[in-house]
Amino acid sequence: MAKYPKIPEATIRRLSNYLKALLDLESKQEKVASSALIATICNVNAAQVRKDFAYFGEFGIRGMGYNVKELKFHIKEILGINRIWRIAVVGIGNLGSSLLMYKDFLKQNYKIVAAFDIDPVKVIGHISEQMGKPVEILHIDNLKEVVKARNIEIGIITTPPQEAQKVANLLVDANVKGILNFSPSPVRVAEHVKLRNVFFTAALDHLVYYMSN
Amino acid sequence: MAKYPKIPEATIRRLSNYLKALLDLESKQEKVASSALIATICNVNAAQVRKDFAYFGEFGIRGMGYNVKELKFHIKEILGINRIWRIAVVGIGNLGSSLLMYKDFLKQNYKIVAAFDIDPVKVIGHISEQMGKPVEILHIDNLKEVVKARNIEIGIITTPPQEAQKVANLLVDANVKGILNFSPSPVRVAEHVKLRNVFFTAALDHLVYYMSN
DNA sequence: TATTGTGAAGCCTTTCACAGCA
DNA sequence: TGCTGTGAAAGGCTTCACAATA
Repeated sequence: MAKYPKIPEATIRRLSNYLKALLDLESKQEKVASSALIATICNVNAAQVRKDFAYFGEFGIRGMGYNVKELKFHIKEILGINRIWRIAVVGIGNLGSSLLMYKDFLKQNYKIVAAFDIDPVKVIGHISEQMGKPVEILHIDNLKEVVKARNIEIGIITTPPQEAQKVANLLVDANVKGILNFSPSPVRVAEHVKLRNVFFTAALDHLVYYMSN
Repeated sequence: MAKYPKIPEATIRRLSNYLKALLDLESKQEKVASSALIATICNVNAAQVRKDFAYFGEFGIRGMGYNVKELKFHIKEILGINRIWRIAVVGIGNLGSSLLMYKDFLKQNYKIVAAFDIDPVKVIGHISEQMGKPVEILHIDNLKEVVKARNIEIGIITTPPQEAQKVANLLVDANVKGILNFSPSPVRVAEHVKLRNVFFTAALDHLVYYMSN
């Protein structure tokens, strides 16, 4: 815990972007990347890129740049995704089921190991019609025991807004350590649980503001 | 254009959150909200909330707080979502089809008026099995003409990563004014088109960092 | 030579604290 | 009285510019 000195929150956000850029460069067989290249891809200043890395160590080679694979490794380590995180998704509607199928999670060490709904039977119909079931859909009444049995640390909420807070409470009660709320209604939880309310429309709002102004 | 003085980017991000908080308060029949209440819901400082609004005008009543409906109206106006924005979604896989069904978009004046895929026939099967088709799925070859015919200003990319840049180019060529890229591969476009690369895993990365440190 | 790592400057953002006002 | 609106102070982040070095 508190492995690093105080890091700007903005730096953490950018690290996640740098990682995406590196994965992309890697898929294009690039071995080395300069701070200038990374900066261009991520729309930031090159000095910013170097400074962000410098909080955590010296990862580059002067005159050369950064080794893509190595840097990727370091960033994953910094973010804490150098190990698998076990996740439960609650609310298997459209968004929930698309998360269950989302390939990119596993690539980044996020593993969905349980899925819950109020009406698993109805839901199983949809999913298996669509593409075979990736994980069994369980009734939400079993949440607490399954979270414990499967060592789940993160809960993702994809229910309708009216249910979001209730589900958040259930997840806290089941001792998850972090919650990602994708429902459009912000939830609140006790201090010791990390929380992110993620609004789908936020990116559109942002885009539209800059399109209008 | 440039209706307002220079506004911090962070303010714009928060406005979008405030709006969500207000919609939530409204759905709970709250008529008035203080900066302190909004601050609590959105996890920011109350002075910050007031200052954010103050960039755009005086929306509150001293001693009282803010009228929820009125403030909601003002924020929508500031963000530019006081009118309908017509959107095309390209790539109707799991994520794409869940966006097509997403109720919250319409609530915030975002209207998906076209959907494109490389294989519309296959896709139509899925969607209509699932819940009737909300918009017709068209072949991507028709993108340019349909964007024009339907006055589409925004394109959302939900293709696999390998196709993302190609689709971005198509959208730019079709004269959309803004692009939201939900694919995990960052794309680049000409300056005059507004762009946001939105990574699904970013929120998880962020959450996990704070769970680990 | 090319590019990193970094002190220092400058800028921007947040927070404080209180005047202003319903 | 209670809460907004805001100038000023504090704090934090970004950018510059260049020394360090592969």
